[in-house]
Amino acid sequence: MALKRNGESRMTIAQIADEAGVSITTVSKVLNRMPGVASATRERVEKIVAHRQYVQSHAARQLRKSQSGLIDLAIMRLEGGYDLGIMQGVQDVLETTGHRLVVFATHEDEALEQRWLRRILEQASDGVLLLQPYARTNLTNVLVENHLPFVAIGDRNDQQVAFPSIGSTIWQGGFTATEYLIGLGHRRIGIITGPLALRTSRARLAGYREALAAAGIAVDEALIMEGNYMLGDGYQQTCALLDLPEPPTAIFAGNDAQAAGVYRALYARDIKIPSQMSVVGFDDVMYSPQMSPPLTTIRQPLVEIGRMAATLLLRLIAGEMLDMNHLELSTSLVIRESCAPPGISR
Amino acid sequence: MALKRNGESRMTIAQIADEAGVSITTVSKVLNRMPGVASATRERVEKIVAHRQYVQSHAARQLRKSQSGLIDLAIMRLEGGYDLGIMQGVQDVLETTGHRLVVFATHEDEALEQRWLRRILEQASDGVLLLQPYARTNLTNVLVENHLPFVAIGDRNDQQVAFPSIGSTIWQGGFTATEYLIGLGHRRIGIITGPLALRTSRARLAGYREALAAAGIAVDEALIMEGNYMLGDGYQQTCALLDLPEPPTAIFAGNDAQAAGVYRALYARDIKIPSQMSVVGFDDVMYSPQMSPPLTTIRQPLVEIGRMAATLLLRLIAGEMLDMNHLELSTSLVIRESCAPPGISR
DNA sequence: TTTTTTTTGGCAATCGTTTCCCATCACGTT
DNA sequence: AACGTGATGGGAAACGATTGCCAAAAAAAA
Repeated sequence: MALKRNGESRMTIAQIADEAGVSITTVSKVLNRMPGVASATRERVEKIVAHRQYVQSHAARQLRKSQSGLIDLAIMRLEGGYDLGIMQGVQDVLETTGHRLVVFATHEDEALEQRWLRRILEQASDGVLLLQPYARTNLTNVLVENHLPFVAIGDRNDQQVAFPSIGSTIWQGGFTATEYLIGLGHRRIGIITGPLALRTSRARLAGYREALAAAGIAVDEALIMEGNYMLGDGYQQTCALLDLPEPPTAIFAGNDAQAAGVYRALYARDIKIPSQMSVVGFDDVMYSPQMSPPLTTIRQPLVEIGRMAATLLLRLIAGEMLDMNHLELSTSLVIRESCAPPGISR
Repeated sequence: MALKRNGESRMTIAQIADEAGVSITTVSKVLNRMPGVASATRERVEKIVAHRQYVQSHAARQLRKSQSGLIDLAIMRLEGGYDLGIMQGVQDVLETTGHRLVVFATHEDEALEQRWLRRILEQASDGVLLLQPYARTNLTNVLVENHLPFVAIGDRNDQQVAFPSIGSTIWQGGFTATEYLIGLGHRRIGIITGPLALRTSRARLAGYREALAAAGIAVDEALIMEGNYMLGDGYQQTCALLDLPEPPTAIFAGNDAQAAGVYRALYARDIKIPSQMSVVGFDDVMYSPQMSPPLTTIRQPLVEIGRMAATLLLRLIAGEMLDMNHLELSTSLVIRESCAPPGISR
């Protein structure tokens, strides 16, 4: 406890009451801006509170009100980009309400996750934000059972379920990226998807196909490569694409990490971006603008998603009933310098 | 509160006591593993506790014991790399003790910072971790005044002060980087420092000078550029270096972000790394291995620093007196692919 | 058997608030 | 003059644990 170690131990509401010559009740009313106190009295108390730098005991208040003021965020691991943007958004709105954000990385470790769960159950949490791409039905079930409000962030595989979640328009992103490349004049566009077991990976691919179809371009299945959203996959699959009899003039990477892999492969083969090869990423994480050249990518509005998630959670906590339980924010194309018309080297 | 919304409201120690046919006191003793309970009784109570899935009220316990189980971490902003590694380390050790980590980004905003401070004072915090490169004497003063244990992470400008802090051997890093380049055969090595107002920027530079001196190479002041630890500076100063009558064959960037700027400039001018120019960074953040080519850099043991900071803080909280108040972990050279002997284009 | 010591176990106060409910008091009404 | 009413203020019981201290019982010592 903050002031406990101080010489004279923590100041209490009773001391304020004494000094103001009123009862504890009255001070409490003033502190909580409740009616039933004459404005003169109110002011007097407020003055003393300010002057004495009194701070409430969170614990005591919490004990009575059954609220902790804490929101727990479970992420998979502390990586760059994705998580960060969301955390930022969450914090933005929590800041305004006075809640504190508790962060925990589960590392996909079942045991860790259980310990975490137990802890937020026994220590108090007002609500939980789940940033776990992979479905964790066990986890969500426990939360539901304990009536602990939560909202899931990101695109999960278990979409049909009955809890609130937030994602973004992945399909649209896939479509837009491809459409953009086509608009630039590309006809042979390679794509390195994420694991196709994931709904969201398939969504990107579907968008890609649709855009091609809309432009009347036949899909060449040889140009479709599956990755695992990691740099290494981007590298390898790019090599594979380059080794094709008729290689693409542009590559659409399933996420920015894979795009970095694409960059690496191209760099290794001395192929210039964007003059000899265009590259589009997905996510728009922190470091995308820092790449050389800056990566053109499909932006997921991470911060916005975080904000929305927090807002929803707060409403849930307030006891509001939400009328929808899945929300999608729209992706957008961020044009930087990794794309150009094909041709120069073609 | 977690279980509050549950049908039957939260289970209390009293109910356990009832069911076990013992007093509240006894149950409490069992829960806290205190002596004075026969082992038979102890077991019986434990069984009931387990069976009923009883969880303690954190608030009540906290009210009595004056502990919150919360550690607050103040960072500047949620960026990639630096912060993340440290958070990871902190969490590693907190996980073992059952503390929860509360994160807050101050964004260098004075008002935000004040609100945060007020909040951790009024709501309880067991201790604070400060990840704020710039000295915030006001902040540290308040913490000291309130006897709230804290440790500062990273290299601050106000080193002579009387609170525990953790950093890394910056000077050594500057020396090692330069020495490495010299070993590779470079004689003209450019350096893009951070703001020289910062002690740590000067430390890097001093290391650079020392290594040059040790190798008997005269320092050419024209090769020393000052940046602001941001990508743009890396870009601009690299251009300046390249425009020198006799440009360097290697560049030592003050941090990895600046190194990314160096990459950008070289990419723009079509200068190949590492064959035509070697680059060394500093920090080894998340995305350094993802660059093309992967960046050779001086590694700050971020995770380790975080661990150490948390450990220290925990000891402080336990009331231990620390015998030292500044600790430095050693930096190390991480060799990747951005350096090569000079000459090819020379 | 009596006395002393050690083990067990429980009473009740306490932590610092919030909140239900009752007591006053000053006024305007009838 | 008696009464109803609204505005203020306070008394005291929670909230759910921890803990100092004492009592009873059991074990050991005399």
